[in-house]
Amino acid sequence: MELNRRRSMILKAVVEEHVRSGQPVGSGFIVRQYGLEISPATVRNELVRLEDGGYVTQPHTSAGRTPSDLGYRFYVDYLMQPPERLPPEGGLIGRYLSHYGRDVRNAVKATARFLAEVTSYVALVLTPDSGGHRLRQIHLLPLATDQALAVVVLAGGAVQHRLISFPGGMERGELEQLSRQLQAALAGCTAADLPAAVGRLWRSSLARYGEALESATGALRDVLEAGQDNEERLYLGGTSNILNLPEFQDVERLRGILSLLERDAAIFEILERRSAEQGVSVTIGRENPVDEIQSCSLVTVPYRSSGGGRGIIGLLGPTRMDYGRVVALLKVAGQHLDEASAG
Amino acid sequence: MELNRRRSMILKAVVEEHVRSGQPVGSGFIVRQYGLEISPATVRNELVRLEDGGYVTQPHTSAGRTPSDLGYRFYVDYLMQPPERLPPEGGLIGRYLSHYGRDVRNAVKATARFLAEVTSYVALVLTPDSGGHRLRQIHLLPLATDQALAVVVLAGGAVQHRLISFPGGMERGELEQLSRQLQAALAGCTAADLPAAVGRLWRSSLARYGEALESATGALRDVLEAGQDNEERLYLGGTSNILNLPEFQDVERLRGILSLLERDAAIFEILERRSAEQGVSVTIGRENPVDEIQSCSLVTVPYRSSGGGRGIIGLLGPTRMDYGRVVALLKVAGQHLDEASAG
DNA sequence: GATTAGCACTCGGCTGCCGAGAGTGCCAAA
DNA sequence: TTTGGCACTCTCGGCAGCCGAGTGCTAATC
Repeated sequence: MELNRRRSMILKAVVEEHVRSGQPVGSGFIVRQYGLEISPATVRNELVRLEDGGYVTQPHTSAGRTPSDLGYRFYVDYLMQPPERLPPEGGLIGRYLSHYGRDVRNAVKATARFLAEVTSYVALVLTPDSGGHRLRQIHLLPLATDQALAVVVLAGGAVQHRLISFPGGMERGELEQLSRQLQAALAGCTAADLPAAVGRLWRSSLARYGEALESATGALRDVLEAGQDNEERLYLGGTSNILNLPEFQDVERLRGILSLLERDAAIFEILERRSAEQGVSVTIGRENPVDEIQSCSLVTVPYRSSGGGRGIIGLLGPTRMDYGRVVALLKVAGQHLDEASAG
Repeated sequence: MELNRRRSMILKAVVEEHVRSGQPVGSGFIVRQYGLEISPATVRNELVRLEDGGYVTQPHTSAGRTPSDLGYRFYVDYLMQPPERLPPEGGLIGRYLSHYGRDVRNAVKATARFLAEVTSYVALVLTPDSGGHRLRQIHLLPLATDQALAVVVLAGGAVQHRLISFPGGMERGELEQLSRQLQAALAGCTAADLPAAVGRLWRSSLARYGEALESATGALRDVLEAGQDNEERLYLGGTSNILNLPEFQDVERLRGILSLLERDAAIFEILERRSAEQGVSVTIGRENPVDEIQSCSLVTVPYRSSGGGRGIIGLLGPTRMDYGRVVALLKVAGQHLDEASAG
């Protein structure tokens, strides 16, 4: 169905009024509020067409109209205008972030908390990944004769450590030598390169270190493959905000959403899948791949950290959401994060 | 008021039946179910006494009785019998934990997940603190000419790292020397000893390192004082379980509890305050210091890790809780954690 | 004095009914 | 194509009546 100019206007009115009030929107109201030069009866006729097209629905016969997912989709794609000015809270994000300097990870978390606070929605973020998990440095620090700490520094600046042990024990000097030679041989490795590099090590004189070499390279593989532990990259802010939203007063629905939000792996996957996209992306209601949030909309924006790592930041709220404001806020937040980590 | 034998029996019946069914318990039911040799009328008389004493309440005139917080308290202190056998799931805890070996932190988390799973309540745990935050080792690893990574190993085995920088730059050899000398001078330090030790360093030949010495000791102070970041010690499992409990179908109450569970600092304080206690401790309803959980009971048990660190593990559920089972489970879990970290 | 049978009473929950109000769908006229 | 008019539909709150569970009280009994 075509949406001519007038019909679009009416859809826009339904969406914006419904977002504002939460109530179904009636024909009379649209005429009054928007000062249209047509009668309620005409509006009603148009509403019937919009309903035929699936853009609006009627909760019951004698109620006003409510936007459907499709209606919101059309609104987001064609009707929504960015707020004339940035919402005032948008300006605060920059100030917020300036405290964190190079600490991208915490800057991202702070941004999430902030966005959750001002929107009353749930903020979902992935802190930057380790940028390809390229090894920059590896050090083995002696802890006991049969134990050492492997400290791994990745190209993106992330640091991780693993405990390694070699029951046979090892001289301190030997360990230092092994450490230096590993560093020399493996710097720049990615998870893909590692097997070949390790193979070379075993054919070299380092093979005499046996179990120590084995556990050190094992720890390294562990770090490079997992990178920063994915679960650790995920952060949620304002989870309890959804309890205040009128559309989630139903405990059944809440149960679904909250238990989804607890399953870090599921959330991670949802976000990860979107971090490849360009710019702000919006999924509305049933467009979401996961059942539990099919009464929600998810708005996300990816960002890049200086180390080349990618992350994503998003807001999850009811489909009845002020899309204009949320999109504007996320755009600003994304830009700030790009700059913060670039500068 | 005295609680004679018969009255205690009746209170016990009210508690156990109410825990089972969730409904107020009537006089007739008690007589039928427990095969007492007295009539419902007698039971009613006793119930009036129990109500006068504050042990039970009546939701409305023509309803049965419900235990009050005081009633549960009396039950827990005097009437509750440990389940004849350990609940079968108790035996599983040991097997669960055996996978984790020395990794106490993850063993604790796994235990929490397990307990949340089998009880349908919320598990709250603090992983062990760093046992007094005594410094075992410090290493400075060069990252760039003006940057290094300070890796700090605490006595309990916890490892942390901080980025330090010295805009003036520094030779690699110098850094290594500084690292070795710091290690020699500061091993064994606690937060309390540190200022004096650092003072000595500044009066020694190390003073020539200037800003590098300053930022290294600063990082160390940071680690020793904060120890393991407190927020990082906290772990919650099964938060969404409470959505399934019949007593929390009320969104108002849920809001309170869930937003409390989001405030890590508050939860941390509640747990931290209890970790000094000996053995299992139970607080019921209004005995809890925090408003939001005054319709809940919190059962906790502290444990000690091999490094001397203390932690605590607990379950939060409705006051209408099977205290016998929960206490038994937590006892077992606490013992296993003590052993796991001792062995 | 403790216990019990009997009975009136209270209260919550459920059902059905009614009227008000909002908003529609449809029709005939402009 | 638009509009005014009007009957219709549906929700919602309030109210009354009924049922059942369980009580509190009293007088009789052990």
